[in-house]
Amino acid sequence: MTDLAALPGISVLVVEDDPVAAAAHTLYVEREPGFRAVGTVHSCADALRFLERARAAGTPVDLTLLDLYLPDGHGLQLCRSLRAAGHTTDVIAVTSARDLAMVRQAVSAGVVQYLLKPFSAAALHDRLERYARYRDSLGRTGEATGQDEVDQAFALLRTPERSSLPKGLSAPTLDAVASVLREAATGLSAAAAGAAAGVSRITARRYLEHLVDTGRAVREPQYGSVGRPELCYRWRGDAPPAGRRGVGA
Amino acid sequence: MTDLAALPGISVLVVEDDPVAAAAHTLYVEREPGFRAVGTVHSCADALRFLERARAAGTPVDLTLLDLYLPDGHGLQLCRSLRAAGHTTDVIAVTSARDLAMVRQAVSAGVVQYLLKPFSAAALHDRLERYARYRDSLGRTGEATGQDEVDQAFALLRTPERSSLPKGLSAPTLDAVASVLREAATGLSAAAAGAAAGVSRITARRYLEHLVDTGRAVREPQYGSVGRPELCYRWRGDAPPAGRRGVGA
DNA sequence: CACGTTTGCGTTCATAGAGTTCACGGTCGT
DNA sequence: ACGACCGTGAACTCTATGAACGCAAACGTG
Repeated sequence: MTDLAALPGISVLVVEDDPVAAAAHTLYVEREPGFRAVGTVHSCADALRFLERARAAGTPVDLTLLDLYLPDGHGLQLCRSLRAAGHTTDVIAVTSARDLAMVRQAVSAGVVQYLLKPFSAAALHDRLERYARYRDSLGRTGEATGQDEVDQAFALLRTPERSSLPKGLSAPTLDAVASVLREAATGLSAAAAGAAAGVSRITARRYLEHLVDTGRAVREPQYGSVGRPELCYRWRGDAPPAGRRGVGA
Repeated sequence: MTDLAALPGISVLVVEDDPVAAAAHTLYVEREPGFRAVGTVHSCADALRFLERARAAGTPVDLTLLDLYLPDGHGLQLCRSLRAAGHTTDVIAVTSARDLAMVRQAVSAGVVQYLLKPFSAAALHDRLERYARYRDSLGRTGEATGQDEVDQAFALLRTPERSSLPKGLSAPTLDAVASVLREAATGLSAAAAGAAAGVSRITARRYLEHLVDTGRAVREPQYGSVGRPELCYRWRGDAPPAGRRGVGA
């Protein structure tokens, strides 16, 4: 029989308020071998309904990509509700909340991963691949031979990513620059960003360009004064780097 | 500043059916510096009652050592119930169930660790120490500068086997390097640490990296001068995460 | 409308420290 | 006493950074 449960792959539900982001996440999941995006919903209520229906149909959702800020409630509250309802879906929290207290609450609510928006496709790929391996390590045998095996599975779930940056760039500096840029709501020139982050204008520009390349920042010239226009870099809260170009002024 | 971090220790509730095991677990916890065993109960109902009362008293339980086989219900069911009730206790499952499906259910119910009985005192010690460091890493600052910080916290929670040092490292040298680093409030480069500890830069770096991996030290780049930035290692306990350097340019 | 002025971008290059590889010496087990 | 192994350090390669410099782009003036 060819019901959904028999289909190979890990079934994923995407819960995301913003339609653009939702589509992007779904696309990322679909592109991942061994994963199937079985649904995309935009609210807590819909998510719970979807999970209920899936379970009733005998095809429970394996993994949920859960945005924490939803129109009809908080994602962690949804998480608690579905635990209470006995759902066994694993949850990857996807949010722009950098509050560490939120991270702790997420852990205690039982999320297996916590991904900060905006994230690269590679970052999600890494999480999904790890999750797949976790599933694999637990799925093949019925009995654990020892603590080591259990530990191994847990480690798979939570070992950090191998973020491979382009040559010449380092993770701490990128964090510093990105953080400075995030703070400055009005936008920053390369020189100003450099001064704020404690690096030279050249280095700052390097990382700012990288942020633009990966879609995490935008760059627009600042006219008005004499001389070559100053480039103003601005943090971009969300919206993945899907082809968005050409608008001049 | 969260007052949770300011509390004298991490409060632990032991939920264990067997009185002998319960006493042993409680003893282990008490023996662990920085932890307080605040209660020992023997059933789901009592556990829930205890957590309710603790929360009402303004002293919520931080961590629960939870046996899964209890006289009046299953531990995971209790786990789900307390999630539904909004408790933020973290849970370490303690059970003799070697069933891998059970492990998966435990993960989806939101346990942070899964410890197979019987376990050694060292095994529990390792888990508790990691948990303490996890709390510390999340309690100190209000905002994460990047995904790395979140990942680090998750890794602390779930990476096993810190008991034995990695190959190529020796305890005396580690002690020497750690003590040198602890002395230097302002932070040390690998070369400086090596000189102070009487070992080569390479060896010093090896141990410093290990300290960073296990969360006992942080490293941050020093910008300002030409050439590759110098990495500055600091003992955990100070060092604001935002890279703020006055001496630039 | 053209040319000079002004300002900051973008690139090239030297540099200094990071990170890696490999060979040595000591120790432990057989 | 011999061999294997483990921790250490030296030499080397690579990488991330800032300084210098030329150039591009807009404004101001004739």
